[in-house]
Formats: sequence, C-alpha cells, structure tokens
Amino acid sequence: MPGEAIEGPRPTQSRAPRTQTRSAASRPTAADVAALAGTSVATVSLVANGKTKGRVGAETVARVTDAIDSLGYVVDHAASALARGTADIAVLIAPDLANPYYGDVVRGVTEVLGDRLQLLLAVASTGVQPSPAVMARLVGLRPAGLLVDAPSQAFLAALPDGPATVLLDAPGADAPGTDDTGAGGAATPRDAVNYDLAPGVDALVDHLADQGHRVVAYLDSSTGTETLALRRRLVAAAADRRGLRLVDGASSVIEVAAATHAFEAAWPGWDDSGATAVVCATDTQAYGVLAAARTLDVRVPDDLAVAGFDDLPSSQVTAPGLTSVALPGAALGRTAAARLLRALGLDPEGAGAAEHPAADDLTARLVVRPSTLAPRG
Amino acid sequence: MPGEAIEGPRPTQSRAPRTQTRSAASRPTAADVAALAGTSVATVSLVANGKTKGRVGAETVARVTDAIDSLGYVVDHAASALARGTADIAVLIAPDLANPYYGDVVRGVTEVLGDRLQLLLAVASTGVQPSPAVMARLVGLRPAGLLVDAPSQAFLAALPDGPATVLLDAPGADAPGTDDTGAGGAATPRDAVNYDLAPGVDALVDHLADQGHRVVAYLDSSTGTETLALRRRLVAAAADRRGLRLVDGASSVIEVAAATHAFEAAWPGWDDSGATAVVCATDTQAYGVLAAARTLDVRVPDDLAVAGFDDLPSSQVTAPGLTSVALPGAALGRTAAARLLRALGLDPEGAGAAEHPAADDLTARLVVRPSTLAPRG
DNA sequence: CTGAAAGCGCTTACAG
DNA sequence: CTGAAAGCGCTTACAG
Repeated sequence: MPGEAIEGPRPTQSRAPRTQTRSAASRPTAADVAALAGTSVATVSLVANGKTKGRVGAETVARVTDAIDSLGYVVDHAASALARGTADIAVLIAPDLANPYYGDVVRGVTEVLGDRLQLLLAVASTGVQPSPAVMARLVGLRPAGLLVDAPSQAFLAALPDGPATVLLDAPGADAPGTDDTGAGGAATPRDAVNYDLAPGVDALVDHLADQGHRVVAYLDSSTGTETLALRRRLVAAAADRRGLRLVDGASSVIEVAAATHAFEAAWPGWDDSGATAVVCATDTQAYGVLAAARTLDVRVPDDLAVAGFDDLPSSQVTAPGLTSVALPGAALGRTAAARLLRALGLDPEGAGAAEHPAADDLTARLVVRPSTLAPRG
Repeated sequence: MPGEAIEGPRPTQSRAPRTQTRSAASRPTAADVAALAGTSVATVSLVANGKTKGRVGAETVARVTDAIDSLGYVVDHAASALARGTADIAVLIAPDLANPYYGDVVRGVTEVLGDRLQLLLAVASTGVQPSPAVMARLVGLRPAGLLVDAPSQAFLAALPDGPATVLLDAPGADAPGTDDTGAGGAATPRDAVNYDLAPGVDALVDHLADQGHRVVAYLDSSTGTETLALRRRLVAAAADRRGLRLVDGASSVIEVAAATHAFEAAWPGWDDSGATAVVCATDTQAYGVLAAARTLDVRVPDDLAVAGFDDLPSSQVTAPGLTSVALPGAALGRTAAARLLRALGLDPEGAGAAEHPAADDLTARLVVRPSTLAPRG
C-alpha cells in the first residue's frame, strides 16, 4: 500500500527537548549567535550578509562565522524582508507550467540569477493568469523582482506597481503606441523582453507556399495572451503577402486532448474550404491535431500538412516529425533575468551573461520536419 | 528589434512624490487603513484576516472593508509571517520542472490548496535537488509547509526540520525499515505519498514477456532519486519472475538528447546480448531512444520494442505511439496537498477533496501502444 | 466589541 | 571597528 505511512501530522514546531534552553527549541536567531560569539546582533547581521568589508575585524568575523556554523543559523527571510523592505527572491509568473516549453525559460532565468535571487514560480490553475488576490499575496512577499511570462493585456493592466518587473514574451507592452503623449499613468509601458517572431513565421509561411499550399487553416489558442494573438496576426500577414488564404474559426486551450476535439469539430469546414495545411498556435495543440488526424483518417502530410510553434523536445519524435517555429526559451529567460538584475543594481556579469554570449539572440527559427514535407500542385 | 524597450531600472521604492504624505508614497499599511476607517490597527488586522466573528461589530467591519478597498491595502506577508511565525505559503520542491509530468502534480496540488496556501515552486538547475544553501533560504521564508517531490536520499537527510513537510513520490522514506528500534533521530521517517508502482510495472513486464521477448534492456535515469531507482528494481524483480533477462549499463539524465546519446552508445552491446526490448525510466528518455532508433535504422517495434514511464501527453502521438506506465500525477498532488493541510490543522474538505473522489487512487497503470506491439517467438 | 502595547527577528543609520 | 536603539508592518494576548 503506497502512501500509507502513518506518522501523523508533525507540528510545525517540534516539541522542545526538555533538557535544552529556551532558544534552542526553535530556530537559532541572530541573538543566539551574538551571545555565542560575544558580539552584538548588528555585527552578526553584517557578517551573515557578507557586508564586513572595512566594517568588522577579521577576528570578529571568524568568531561570528564559527558561531553561525555551529548553531546552524540562517537569516530569517521574513524578518529580513521586513527590515529591508524587500526579499532576495524573484517570482516568475507563468500561465502554464505543464507546457515543457517553460522548462527552458526557467533554466535560462536560474542560470543568470545564480544565487543572488531565489527564483520562485507561481502558478495559477491551468493556463490562467493569477488572480488579483493571488498577485496581492505574491507582492506581499516583497519579492525584489517579478518576472511575468506571456501575460494577457488584462493581467498587465492589473499588475501592481511595487516590485521591479520584467515582462517576458509580452509583445506590445514595450511599444507604448505611436502617439504616447504621456496621457498619465494609464498604460504604463514596462520593460519587456520579446522574441523576434517574424523570421520564423515568415519562413514557415514561405515554406508552406513553396510546397504548393493555397489555403491554410489556423488552430488558435484560446488563452488570450498577447504573444499567442501575435502569432496568429503574423501568420495572417505572411499568408497575405504570399497570397495564401487563411481560414480559422477554431481554437482550444493548450492541451493535447482539447486540440484534438477542436480539430475534429473544425476539420469538415476546413476540408470544404480546401485547406491543405494547418498551423497550430503551439506544438502541444499540433499533437492534438496529429492524434485527431489518425482517427479521422486524414494522412499527414499527404492530405494535410501540420505545423506548430515552440519546437518542443518531443516534436522530433512525433509521427510524423513536426515542423515547428522554434523559440529560444532559455535565451529569453537569461535576457530577462539579466535585465532584472540590472534594474536592481545587481551586476548580472558573474552568473552566465558572459558564459552565454548568445543570450540575446531571440530570433524564432523554423525547423522543418516531415509533417509538412509533401509537395503538391 | 525585440526586447529593446528602454525604460531603465525602476527602483524598488519609487522616490516619494514630494507633494504626497509620507505613507502614501509606498504601499498602504494597516495604520493607513486604521486612520481612514477610524479604528485601531488591531481591528484592521482582524478584518483583513477574516477573524471578525464575534470580535468586531458589523458596522466596524464595513467601515474597515471600505477603507481597505479604497486604499488597495494588502497585508504585508513579510510582516505577517514574522509576527505569526509562519507564512501562508507552501513551497514545492521538484528536481525537474521541464518534465511536463510535473504539470499534473502541480495542478493536483493547487486544486486542493485552493487559496488557503499560495503554492510556490522552487527549482534548482536541471534535474538537481536544491542545495542546502537554497533550502536554508526557502525555509527562511517561513513557509507553512514544504512539499518535496522525488527527493534523493541525500537530499532527505539534509532536509531541515522546520516546516511541516510532505514527501511525494519518495519510496522508502515512509518505510522506517524493519528493525527500527529507535536508534535516535538518524533517519527521521516522514509523511510520504507514494505511487503504487508494482501493478503497472508487472503489467508492462508481463506484456513484454507475452509478446515473446526474452532479453530486455533498461535505460536508467542518472538523477539518483529514490523513485527512479525503485522503478528499475521493480522491473528487475518482475523480469526475474517471468524468466526474462534484464541487461542494463546505460543511463542518462532526463532529456531527449541525452537519452539519444546513451542509447546510441549502449545499443551495440544490447544488440549483441539479444535484447529485443528496452524499458526506459521515463517517457522523455524513450523519446530519445525513438530518435536514436531512426538514426541507427533500428525499426520500432519490429526490431526493438520501446516502453517508458509517465505516459506524457505527447506519448500518444509519437512514432510509433509509446507504451508507457502511466502515473496519476494529479492524484498524487491532491493527496499530498490534503495531507499537508491536515497536518497544519486546515481542513482540506472544501477545496477539491470532495470533488475528486478518485484523489487517492495512486496506482500506476500500463498503457499499451504500438511501440511494443510486434509479437515474436 | 475595541484599543494600547509588546514582540516577531532582522537591518540600518547613528554614535562612539 | 563595534554596539545601542529605532523601526520595518503585522498579530496576539491582555485589558477594558
């Protein structure tokens, strides 16, 4: 029987062994360290934070350090955050962690953050932005910074003003409109790090046009984030340029099963309008299309070419391998993290900026695989 | 040019506009609310925390609520955590968020946590457990609870004792050995929620044996977590029972590319020993095998049957569809979250426990797909 | 039903 | 180079 360990709830504070002194019962405090080292708590604070340069004698530092080690002292972040007004943490807000794509972004962020800031991820329920109540809670933690990935406009408008904030993959947020004559703090532009999507999208549409497709369907995401809306607009613009007709009317959340259903519902109509290719807002949705195509006996790529966005790791092993617009998620994460550190006056230099010279290539690139390789016309 | 919004660093505390009063410059505090509502901060605290039942008059509650709304007051968590000794957050520690599998677990956890506890995810670098330094930081946040998924033994041993902790997918941690005669606090057993892996593993091995396989290779994970070690042991035991020979010697981190390389290196040897099937510790690694098989011109399933663990959403659309031992991640998350709430004296009842009666079915089940469907012998 | 006050554990000017 | 003290914004007994 799994999960049957009956150990009962363990109270947050373990009962103090009766033989010990009062302060040993809970976590050691700076006062405990000070007592043991024979100094003041102020000095302990200095040492614990490495701010001893020219302020604390080497001998004292050693004594305090020993005391810290022997007591296992760790600075209480709640108290520290309160006293300082800010905590050494960065909160990343992303709509959908189930999407493996975010793994790359997170990796990029942590690489650059190093141990300056502890990264914490906040997730709402599937694909949804955190509610204002949750945001209030998060800001209440007094994080030094906020990283917001793929926000919707509504979410941005409701974003609290407190902590330093860097937006990731938030097209539009960094372009304050053409005639932004400072109409008050209405729509604050914020620091944003975005992909350069056009090259990848153009390459995809060119590729489809070159393969002889004339009518292309689009399976949109229904999550309402700006970056996903932009994908669709760019595909439409490129289709226009190449004289392709774009048909849509279908969308789903970013899940395989949901996309399967959306495609099954849309396919008859698309088929009637002569669509021979479908571009999906995400690879995850493209997987759903592949699954549906099998059921419907639609052959890929012979009857229908399928493409997506994200180039997930598994897209190379789907049947057939999936053509996809690859997004450099790790680069996005690194760039955003560096931006945040800089905004906070912490030099990003040490932790990866140098080691990752390609950190700022945010260009989306097309990866062609068999799912679109069946020339026609 | 993406990401070129030059908005400059925004200091955490914006300089106070000279025309405003002191407290209006930063976030409103309980004192501000109290002043506006004409009450004491104590009352504000009571109202803000919903502890007014029989302690604050309806009229007062209304006045304070109005003041809170009009000021946009939100409780400062740092201060609250300090005063209370604990914060309303739960930290989930997982080795590898890039694995979409964790999306399910996270979803399960948040479903049950509701808004009692804000879930925050802490990630170390790829596939690694957080360092003791990071753990100290996390505990310094004074989270009400810790959820630790797929820990290694070493990590568990170093786990601090502070907050209420529930282990997920940590086999062994809940089974304090047969002769645990209380040899001191050496290896504290903890509350753990585990899968029942055996049914799924047995079904997989039975299936392979029934298909006529006699020699089965195992591509292990190199991450050193207990649960992954257990998978291998269970496969070995089942193989033994069915008279199959298990060959191994290959392992990789949980990434497609790494698994590809590991398989390419191991295949000649495995081929020599007559292996006709390979079981992978994770679906992600199985994807790598599928990719390598193409390169090496090994046909799946005709030359080689391939199976994995996790049954990721994309495993139904791989070429060929992947046979996998499915793990009920959401159920694991829900069960662990409920356990944590109970340990904290918060009743899990409201937020999903009732709506999800299947919450405790933690049985792993085999999903058979074409990657293993080629009878031989 | 309500408020004054102590205290949570730090950090940071400010004096020495 | 070091310490005493104020203060960060809450929460919680404790009096009324």
